[in-house]
Amino acid sequence: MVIDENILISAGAETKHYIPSETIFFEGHIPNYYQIIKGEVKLNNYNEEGKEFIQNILSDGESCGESILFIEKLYPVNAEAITECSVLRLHKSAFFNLLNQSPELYMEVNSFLSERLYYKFIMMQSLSSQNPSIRLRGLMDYLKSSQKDRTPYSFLILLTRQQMASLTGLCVETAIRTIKHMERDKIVRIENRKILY
DNA sequence: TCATTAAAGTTAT
DNA sequence: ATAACTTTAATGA
Repeated sequence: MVIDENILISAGAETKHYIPSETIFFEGHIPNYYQIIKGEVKLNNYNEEGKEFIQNILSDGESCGESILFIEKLYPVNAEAITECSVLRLHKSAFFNLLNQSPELYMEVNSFLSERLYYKFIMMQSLSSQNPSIRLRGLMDYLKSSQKDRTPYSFLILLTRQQMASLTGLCVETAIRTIKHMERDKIVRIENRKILY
């Protein structure tokens, strides 16, 4: 968890509920601090043709939309609920009041920002490759890096193929074909549609 | 080779 | 039942 929920609430945060596919904030809007109590949220963009690119998927205890609070810019992404969600929202000014009172909280937020930045660096490397297998492996390597067990097939990918495609800028069909190919190459194992890496 | 389109099978709600 | 996801195949850039 980035910041203790009770601290956020006493600082004036409101709890908001969202249903799947409901938007939490839009690209171009003024940022606030959001922290997910429960549920999954994706940060995304839609290109000119309407194809979705998912920037990130966040869940319980993680913050969304904090990335640009420290500069005077508008959101470069949308935040959309994937599952049913409870989210705490704290206005930017209240958020900074809170941080000014506590160096510990400042560090928590910095640490979370670093983690997000790390994800971006890792993903950027693999996404710069034309090869879909390298892109998907970059994603899976990052996901698995949060787990201790490094043995093959020990990590269950909890993303749909659709989501994996949207996170790597591929079309679903290519993602599916590539994952099938990775199965033949013993890079992943597939058990009743679940991907083990 | 990958994206796109279409069509059909499968799973979840 | 209906929508969302998965899969295969054909076609074109």
